[in-house]
Order: sequence, then C-alpha cells, then structure tokens
Amino acid sequence: MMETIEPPSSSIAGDGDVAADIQAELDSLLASTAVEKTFMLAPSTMSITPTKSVVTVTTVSDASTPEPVVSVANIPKSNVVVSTVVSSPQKIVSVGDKPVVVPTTPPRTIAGIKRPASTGPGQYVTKVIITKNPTLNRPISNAVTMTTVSLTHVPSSMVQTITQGSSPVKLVTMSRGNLQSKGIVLSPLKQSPGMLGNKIAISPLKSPSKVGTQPISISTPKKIAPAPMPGQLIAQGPSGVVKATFLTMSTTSGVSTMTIAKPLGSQVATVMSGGKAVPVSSNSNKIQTSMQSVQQIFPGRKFTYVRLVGATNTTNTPSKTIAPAMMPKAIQPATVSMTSSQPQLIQSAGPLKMATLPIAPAQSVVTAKPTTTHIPVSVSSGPQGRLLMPANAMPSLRSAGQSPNVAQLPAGTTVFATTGPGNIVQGYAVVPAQFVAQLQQHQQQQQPTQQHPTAQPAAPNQPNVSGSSGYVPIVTNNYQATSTSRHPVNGSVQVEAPGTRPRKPCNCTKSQCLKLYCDCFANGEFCSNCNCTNCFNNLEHESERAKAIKSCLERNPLAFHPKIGKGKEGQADRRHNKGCNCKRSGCLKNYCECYEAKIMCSSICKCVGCKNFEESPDRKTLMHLADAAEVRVQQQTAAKTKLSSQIQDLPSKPSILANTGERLPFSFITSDVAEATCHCLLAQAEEAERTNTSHREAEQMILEEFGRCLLEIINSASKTKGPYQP
DNA sequence: GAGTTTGAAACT
DNA sequence: CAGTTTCAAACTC
Ligand SMILES: [Zn+2]
Ligand SMILES: [Zn+2]
Ligand SMILES: [Zn+2]
Ligand SMILES: [Zn+2]
Ligand SMILES: [Zn+2]
Ligand SMILES: [Zn+2]
Repeated sequence: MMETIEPPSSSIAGDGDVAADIQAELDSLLASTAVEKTFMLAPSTMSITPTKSVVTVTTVSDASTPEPVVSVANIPKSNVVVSTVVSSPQKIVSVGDKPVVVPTTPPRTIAGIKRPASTGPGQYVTKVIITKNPTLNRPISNAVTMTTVSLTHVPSSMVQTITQGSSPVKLVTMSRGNLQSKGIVLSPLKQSPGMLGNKIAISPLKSPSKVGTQPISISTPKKIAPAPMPGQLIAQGPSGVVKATFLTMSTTSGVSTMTIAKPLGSQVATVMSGGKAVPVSSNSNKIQTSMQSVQQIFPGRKFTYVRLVGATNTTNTPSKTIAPAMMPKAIQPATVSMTSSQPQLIQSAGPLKMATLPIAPAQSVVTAKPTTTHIPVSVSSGPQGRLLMPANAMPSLRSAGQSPNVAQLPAGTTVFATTGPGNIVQGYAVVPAQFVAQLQQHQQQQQPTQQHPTAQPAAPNQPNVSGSSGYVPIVTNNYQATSTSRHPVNGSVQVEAPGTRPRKPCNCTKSQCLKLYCDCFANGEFCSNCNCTNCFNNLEHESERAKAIKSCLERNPLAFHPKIGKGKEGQADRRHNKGCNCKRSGCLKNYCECYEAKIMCSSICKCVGCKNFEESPDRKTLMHLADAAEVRVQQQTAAKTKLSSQIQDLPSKPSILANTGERLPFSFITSDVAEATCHCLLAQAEEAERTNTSHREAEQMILEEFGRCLLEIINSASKTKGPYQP
C-alpha cells in the first residue's frame, strides 16, 4: 500500500548524511532571502501572528468548482499550520503542459467564501481544497487533472478562499476578519483592497421572512474530496511559486498527513490539514482502488496521510524529474490521474534531495538520500482539531526560542516554515505540550515498527490501527463543539469510548450502509462499532463501497460535501448548504437538519411553518430551556462531584467520633459540604429564575434539591460508616 | 423498547 | 423537475 509510494531507498535508516542535508536545506530556506509565504491555519489557541505572509494558491477547480479556489478552514484547537516558503521567485511549476501557477486566467471572482461545513454539531471540518486551475481544467474522468484535493476536517473551522487573479497574488475571499481571531492569517502581498469588495458577502441567517442575500457559494469545501487523488497545491508569491503535488493521501481516521517533497530549490510547501479522511484502504490494493475512483471521500475524521511533493522546476514538464530509482512508481504530475492505480510520488525533475524523516518509531531517523525530503506533517483534524503526529515524534521541539536543528529533530517531527510568533519559532512549529503528552501516551502503546509512514491502518476507524501505522492520533478529551454554553453540543452523540472520536453508530438495516441514509457512509467513514446489519461499509466490501460512492457522486457530485457550511465559530455564519424542507416540525426538532446543526434556517430553506429563525419566540424558548438544562446539569454535576469528594475526605477528628468509634453525623457537614450544597441550591434557584418559574414552584424546586443534597450527604456518610479509620 | 413521525435520500 | 417510495433517525409513549 502506502509503502509503495516511498522510494525504496528512502526507508533505509542510517544514512548519516541525510540529516545534514536536511538541515542544510532548512537552513537555506529559513535563512535565505527567500520570501516566506505563510499560510497559517492555526487554532486560536496558538498565538500565531502572521504577518505579511501571503499565500497564494492556485488551483484548480474540480468539476463542481469552476473557479480556482483554495479553501482553508481551521479548526479550533488544532494546530495546523500551512506554510509555504518560497525562496526562489521565479519558479513556476507547470502541470501538464500549462503552467499551473500562472495567474493569467482572468480573475475569477469568485465567489465566495466557501465554508466547509461540519456535518454536525461539534464536528468541524477543516479543509484545504485545491481545485485545479481553470486552464487546466479537464474532465475529471481524465485522470490527468486530478488536482482536486480536499483536506477536510475539523469542526468549526474557518475556511478561507483564495483565488488568483491576474495579479500575482490575489486573495479573493476572506472571511470576515475572524481569521485573525482564529490565528489564521492570509494576507496577500499585493492584494488590492478592492478585491475584497468583490467578494460575496455571506448573508446572515435569514430573518423570519427568510429574506436575505444568499451567498453564492460555488463549491463548499467538503469533507469529501476526491481523496487520495493526487492534487496539487501551488503557492505563488511575488518571489516565486511553490507547487506541491499531493501524491497520496491516505486516510485513516483523524489525521491528515502530508509528506512534502522539497524541491531542490529549497522551496518548501507544507500543507497540513486535518479532517475527515475517507476511509481509504488499509492495504495497497485498497489504496489503489481508492485512487481510481474519481472522487474519493476525503476524510473527515480520520487520519489522512498526504504526501505533498513540491515541484520546483520552472519547466513546464513536471513529470520529467521523476526519479525512478527512488520512486519506482512515480508518476508524472501531468499524467497523474485519479485512475492511476498506484499512487506515487511525483517529483519534479532535477536532483532533489530527499530526506525522509520516518514517522515510524524512533529508530529511523532519516534515511534515504534521495533528493526529496519527506517531512511528516502532523495535522490536526477531527472535530476538535486533533493533532495527529508520528508516534515517536517530537518531544523536544518545544523549547521555544530556538530553532531546532533539523538534524536533531526526531523522526516525524513537524516542521513548519512560518515566522509566526508564539510557539512557532523560525519555521518550526512547536507542538503544544498536551499533544506531546498524548503522543507519548500513545507511543507507549505503540509497537515500534519500521512501517512506512504512510502505511494505512487496516481499519481506518479502528483506533488501534493507528499505532501500527506509526502515526498516533492524538486524541484529546476536550472535545468541544463549536457551540459554547449557549449552544450546547449534542452530548448524546458521543458514543465512542474515551479516547476515540465521538461518533454515533448507525443502525442501518437495509441500505448496507452504502447509501447516504447511513450517516457513517455519508460522512465518508467506515462503519465502526455500529449496530448496522449487513454492512458493506467496511474494508471487506471495498469494491461495493467504491461503487456506491461513485453512484452517489453521480447522483450528486456534492454528495459528500458537508451539509453545513461553516462560518465563524458560533452559529453566526454557519448555514445549511442546501436548506431544509421541513413541513411539520417547525424546524425546531432534530428532524430538521438546520436545527440539528444548531443553526437557523436561511433563505434557501424551503421549510413550511418554520420557527427556526432568530426572532422566533419558540426558538428562543427552546434555546432557553436547553441552556438552562445544560447549565443545571453542569452545575449539579460539578457540585455533586465536589460534594462527594469533600465527603470522602472529611476530616475526622477524635472529637467527632462517638464512643462506638463512628463518626458523628455533624462531622459530615463540613464547610465545604455546606458550600457545595449551597451551590446546588443556588443553581436550582437560578434555573427557576431563568425559566420564570413561579416563586412557589421555585421554592419547591430548591427544597427538592436540598433533599437530594441531603441524601447525597447521607449516602456518602453511610459509606464511611463504621469505625473511623484515618 | 415498541411504535410513530419525520424529512432526506433514493427512485420513478 | 416533481411525485413517490424508502430509509434510518428523531421522537413519543
Ligand atoms: Zn450505516
Ligand atoms: Zn455505521
Ligand atoms: Zn454499517
Ligand atoms: Zn427545517
Ligand atoms: Zn432550514
Ligand atoms: Zn426552517
């Protein structure tokens, strides 16, 4: 499978020169006069302050998206940084016979912002979608233009769209200023302010009357992308262009990793993304299969391994530099097609230095000497933006202030070329401690293996697989939906065991989980831990599944796109891409996809009797109740937890012991216990107040709560009954 | 848990 | 594209 992608020699460990080479390259990249273009996707938590970087992405349009659009969404809390450093200006890589980078195409205006949608509350999708350049536009059926790549994932991510105009770089779409807040900075060097004006504004939620401007979104970045298709990412800046070709994207669940081949010119393009990965296949055969399908579902919540190859050649013939020896199966960029059964790394001609930082366990550091540098990139993805990293990686990168020597970097280290402040130092991204810690935990569970970094887990959805692949998904417990307390996440959805991404199991019986009726399938995931019967949505039925996917796409090319476009955090900008058609639920029940996504209906909804609009009294009432309930639950839970813990370690002094040796009742009522009880009562009172409960009823509620607290105390006390034992 | 309701997806 | 059927989830009791 994935191993085939890697050059044979690259896997060899022990070449001491490689590290040096890598470092040299990095040094040159960082130190050179090169212009850095930084495209950063970073969670707000990261204090990255991008400066004048510009990201230019040229690309492509897939069938559904005519305009070249690049969308990037970031996920909160994810540490995703996409950066491109271009040192040599003039290079333009061409794909096929046409220069990809050239902005000669008329500026497409484009529309707008695309919002990657999240499939559901709490799920975010961060995607980088690159569509092919119009000039290169070709039928998808032609394998050649495989340029559509979507990286998706991450819930509540923002999406930015950049299009290229006639000027070198134009930033076409920016979402409203929230980029900064999210740590995403996209600033075109030469952007003309006016460009922004052309952007289509996204209309806010519809008013009750449903009047509003609708965004014309051409395509919405979706979770699904033709996944493992080779794609190209091109970043162009004043000084140069970087082209990256995605050769392979494999996915397991959770993380997307791209391996980037750095051109000799020292240009580096790094793209990270996280998102749902379409369960591709675990073995090479499967991979091939997925490659063949015109569109693969790109992952969503799974790990996606993407290998990017940055072509530096200025020549138009991208393919020429394929290094057979290194990459037996290399395919020329131009000819790369989705149909190619064997995903290969495509490299531009020219001697490229290839260094591989194996993701694999520690032992291997750098291996081959080929000219390409493979840098495992960890991507955060998933609803929460999980960071997936190579298992053994990175411990010590964090020392801030220093730019780690490349040679010193552990295998699997993520290297970002960015200049942002914060934890990113000199082009290196520092992984938050929490991730590292998690990583380490996984490492312990992991078996050191020499597997190729891109190895696919047999079962993408199965947690344990990741370990064998060398990548460890970093699972964070702090799963957070976009919704804040005001918009509680649907907690019931989380079904999976701790450490696993929350996912609701399906219960399909007649669809074989190969129709969009099945949420798993619709989300581009394999069924895992589901309750379905006769399920074909698994690796054992890959061919059927592939057919089904194809079928769905034929029916609706956007079938696997997120239904909910994502805007800023919160629901403000989120909108159902198709709108609902509710007739009887008033759009205030989960039957309604808008309501289910915690968003209001918009003008594109065709619902009847809709009550799901901003000013709707019914909606407000519901929200109110929901919030109150949530608050109450939280408070009570917290209070009880505290109460219990307090009781557990009640100070038992001799004086509180009866002659029998038992603690006397009063000894259980410590100040802490009393305080906790008061909290419970206050919470109850607040809730009553919130719900406009009558005074009388409020009193009753509070008294009942008091009763419950007393019971709690008594129960706790009874547990500690018996002779006092310190 | 069984049965009903609902609206998206699939089908015609 | 509209009308109907199918489907699995949401909801009710
Ligand atoms: Zn299913
Ligand atoms: Zn399932
Ligand atoms: Zn299933
Ligand atoms: Zn609705
Ligand atoms: Zn709606
Ligand atoms: Zn509605």
